[in-house]
Amino acid sequence: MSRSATPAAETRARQYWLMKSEPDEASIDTLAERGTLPWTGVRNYQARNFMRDAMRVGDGVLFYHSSCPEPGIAGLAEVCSTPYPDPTQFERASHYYDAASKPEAPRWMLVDVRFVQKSALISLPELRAHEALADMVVLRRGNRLSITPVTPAEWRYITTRLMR
DNA sequence: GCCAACGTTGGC
DNA sequence: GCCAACGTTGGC
Repeated sequence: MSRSATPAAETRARQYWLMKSEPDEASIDTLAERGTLPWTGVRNYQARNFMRDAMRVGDGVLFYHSSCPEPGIAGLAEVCSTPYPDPTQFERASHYYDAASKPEAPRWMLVDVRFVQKSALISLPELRAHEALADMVVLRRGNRLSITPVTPAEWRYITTRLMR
């Protein structure tokens, strides 16, 4: 490859993620109404690290409804900001308040997410029924991570074959 | 409401 | 550094 064809340092192939949200707090309809949402409330280091260190603007997001009568993928979104401190960690009245986190050294970082489309719900049992998705991180036994990576093959399969 | 699985905390 | 106790997640 010639040097002139080398892309700018910051660019890389688009990556893909699955992000869980409790629809009581923020559903795909909430995102559709507001256009964008700050992904507040993540208080797990691994999930935080994905937002802080790995996500890039433009990455694809499977928007997943969790802790609800019908868990599953409810639509598509896109990462639309670089990481910044989750403001709720400093709000005393917030459920997500973290007294140990100081503004000069914020513990919890988030990104904003932009609405792309709503889809017919792809339920958890349906996801589990597809051999092509057998290795999805979110489907692993005991998985509780609210943000998980999705492979390009999984993304392609879900968005082109399961989404309506 | 139950409970399996996992992360975090804190005593030692 | 170990590990028991505790808290949380999230499907059912």
